[in-house]
Amino acid sequence: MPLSENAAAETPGRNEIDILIPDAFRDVLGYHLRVAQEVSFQAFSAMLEKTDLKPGWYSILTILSRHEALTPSELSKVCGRDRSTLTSTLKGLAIRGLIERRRNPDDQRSYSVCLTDEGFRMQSRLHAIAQEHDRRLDEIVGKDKDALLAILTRIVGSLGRG
Amino acid sequence: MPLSENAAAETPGRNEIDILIPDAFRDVLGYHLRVAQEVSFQAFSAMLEKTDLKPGWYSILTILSRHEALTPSELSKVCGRDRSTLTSTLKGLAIRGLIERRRNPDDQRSYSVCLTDEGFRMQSRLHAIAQEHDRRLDEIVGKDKDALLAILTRIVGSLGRG
DNA sequence: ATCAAATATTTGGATATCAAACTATCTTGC
DNA sequence: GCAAGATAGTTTGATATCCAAATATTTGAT
Repeated sequence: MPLSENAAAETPGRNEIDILIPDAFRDVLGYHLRVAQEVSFQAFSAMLEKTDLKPGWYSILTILSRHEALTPSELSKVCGRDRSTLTSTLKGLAIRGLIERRRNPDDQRSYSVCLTDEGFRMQSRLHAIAQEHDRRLDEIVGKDKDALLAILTRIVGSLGRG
Repeated sequence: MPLSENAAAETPGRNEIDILIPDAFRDVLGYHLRVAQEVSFQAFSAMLEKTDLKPGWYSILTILSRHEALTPSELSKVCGRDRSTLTSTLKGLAIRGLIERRRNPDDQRSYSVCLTDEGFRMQSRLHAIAQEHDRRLDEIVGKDKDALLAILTRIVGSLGRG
């Protein structure tokens, strides 16, 4: 089969990484970051595939498991999503009985969200899977983990949410 | 500054990172990866805000700028997206005159995509902005850049697209 | 009382993604 | 040749995000 020289997709000997990170992006940090996060998230999602759990629940349930009770607005600040974004997620969690809404007696507009017993159980299951996933990452990253965490934290700190 | 153990949202003196990366995820690599990529992508998007360029064009245009001509299927493999995902992006690029479609004389089903002169110009503009963004990242990452690239590449290689 | 601020929801819109159905065309096997 | 199956690209449908603006309700301050 005749191949033109620069048709990478057809070049023999290319491996997975070559395909996911084409030459043009060889030293483009942002691109690597994106692809790495993508495969990581997909791996995590795949581990959840056969459960009744959703990836998006992990951060919410975990934050709630550490907080006793938060209003949607507070939760929004902590997890860095718009309040309106949380509404549907919270609805889903409420329907499944994983969270409870407690009206604030001092403010009729407001209510607090907290985990039910079932919610805590779900959080545990999710946490176990997340741990398993992270152990996989730890293995890949090896001794550089702390350095990596430090760098990523620096990126978040410097770029903020602007 | 005194920090209560588990009431992060209400504790005074918390900074941006504390908010974007709550305590519960302090050493969860996957979470850091996600947030870091998120702020990085948002920073890049913000730089494009006042242009007529879209973040999603960057990879497509850049790959095309290196390849003379690719079919949508080949492009799909190179950039790791489903063929159907590309259709609408390519449509947008074609409407704006950034790409040209050349029917394959040997196969009427197929066509090749290649950049127009205008497409090359757009790629250059995007590339310049991407470089600027990446320089920002480089500054944050500092001398650890190569190590970081190596780790991210390892993650992509190990977790693949499975 | 009124009016501004705050709380949460709804609605609308923008992205991106994949999978499956569909059309048109090509290739194979007979 | 021609029917059957493979392939290329598109369309459609579903999911998952996300945010911003408009809305209703309530609160609090004047």
